[in-house]
Amino acid sequence: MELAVSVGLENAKKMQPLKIYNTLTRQKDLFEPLAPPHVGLYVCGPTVYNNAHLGNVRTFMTFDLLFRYLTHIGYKVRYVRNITDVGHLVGDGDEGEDKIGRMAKLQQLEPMEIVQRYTNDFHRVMEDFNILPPSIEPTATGHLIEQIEAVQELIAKELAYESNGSVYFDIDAYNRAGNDYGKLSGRILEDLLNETRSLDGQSEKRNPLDFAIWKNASPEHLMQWNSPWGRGFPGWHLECTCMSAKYLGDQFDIHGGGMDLKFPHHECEIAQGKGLTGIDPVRYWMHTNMLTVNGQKMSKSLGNSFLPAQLFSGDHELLEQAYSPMTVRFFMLQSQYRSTLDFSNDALKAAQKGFKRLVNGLRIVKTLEYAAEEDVAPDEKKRTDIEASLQGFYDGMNDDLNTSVAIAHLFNLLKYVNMLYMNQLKPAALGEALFTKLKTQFVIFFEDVLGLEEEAAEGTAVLAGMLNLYREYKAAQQYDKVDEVRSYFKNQGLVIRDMKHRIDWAYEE
RNA sequence: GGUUCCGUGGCCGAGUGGCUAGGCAGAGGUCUGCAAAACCUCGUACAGCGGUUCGAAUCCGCUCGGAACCUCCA
Repeated sequence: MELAVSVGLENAKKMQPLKIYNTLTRQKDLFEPLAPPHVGLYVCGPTVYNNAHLGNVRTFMTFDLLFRYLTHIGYKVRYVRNITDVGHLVGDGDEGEDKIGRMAKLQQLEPMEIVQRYTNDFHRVMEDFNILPPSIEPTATGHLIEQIEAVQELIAKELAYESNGSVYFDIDAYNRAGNDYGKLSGRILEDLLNETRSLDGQSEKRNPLDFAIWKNASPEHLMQWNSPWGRGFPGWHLECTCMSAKYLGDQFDIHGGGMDLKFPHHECEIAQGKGLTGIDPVRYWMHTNMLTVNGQKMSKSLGNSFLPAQLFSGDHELLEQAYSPMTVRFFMLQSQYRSTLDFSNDALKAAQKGFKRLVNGLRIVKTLEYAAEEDVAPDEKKRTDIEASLQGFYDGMNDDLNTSVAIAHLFNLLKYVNMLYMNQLKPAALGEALFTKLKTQFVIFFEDVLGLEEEAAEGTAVLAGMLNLYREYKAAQQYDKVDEVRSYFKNQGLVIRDMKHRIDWAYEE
């Protein structure tokens, strides 16, 4: 493993710099961290009032990939992903019920039981998809003091005002101070005003666009705390501002989340952060696109969302069969994170087959050994091609995490892995250095960077025994018996590979 | 209505001014007891119309179709 890591880093040093599409500048910007080799990464975590669905998974998988890749190319990443356990409201803006409180009433549980239940579920789902835990996973309720302090500070700076026990962020005041509310999402304040004006009639806000940073709680509201403004609870947008600032500083490198959080959530985070410190809190904003089903956004409210468990069991009207977590991970990785990705049986089935081929490649590559053979000439064309694909993988990743391109190169490498295995290509034709590089990099790309893993077959010792039987029957030309052994493997989703130079088993759907 | 984005071969999905993306499916071949697997070869696709250019899927305009955000969702 030491060798593998050093080969990876050596390669990483040679590569072009990483470019990231920055929502703020609307272009791919060269990634230059504030304090290399350290990188601060914040991602809006789930609101734990319900089971995580597949759309959520795509976002967290994307940032898992970023976390892995940054780490792989030598950065020391502090990855903060919060748990929203209060303040996220249902319905119209600042007037709705707390999502968690609502679910608690519905299920007749303590709000914190809801939080625990769905936090546990979330963690299980993350683990299923091989999504690494973040460095810090703060909760909103664990940072109430920071939030109350932030509210006080914003009031002191006259960027927020109290109204009936609630405190609102004053967008006009913020803009008068030379800021530009709306710059992230490209919203124009006047347009927004024209649309919202008709909505709330009797608002306690000075401006309909002002958003709550602290909310007054009615007596029946389940989650409430003491504050200088009476009993209440924190505003959703402020939570992320406080938690990111606390662990990553007033300004940090990357903030991520789903596209649907761009407005208003992230817009508000910028306003709060800039309001508090005078500097833009985030240098690179990254947004993942939506998962769609038949062209429509997968969402809880549209009722077209999939639960991971349904996928693993195949228990959903739109599914013809079950799909493993790694198949789904691979499926999602085959598209770039800024594209919408349509979820369908056909696409999933195709991904499953491609993934199986790669998994077989992974098994194989680990067993390959170099053998010097004197009469084998170097194959320059193949050498060049392999070098190009090894670099091509990095080039793809460096181009705003273009996993589509990276995986295409992994398939190119797979071809050579299979050729070496089948003895259609001699290791000596590549030379020991390139052979070793291919061998180690393939595993690194697959496991460390893409976060894919083998879903291992059971009882490999038994399988080895069965392969011996196969050999014996075949040598004795007892073809009926040979076929029986084949069936044995087939029943376990495996297939016998009967090659010129060896006999082995492999995964097959 | 405002803002933004998309329309690629049978399907999925990259590419964004000249160079084979890749996967799945399909056809032929090598290998093989027969298969399978693997490898080799094969598809001249870029919504439509017009324009810019030596050259456009890629830039510009229009038309058609679809989506997201603007209201809770990753």
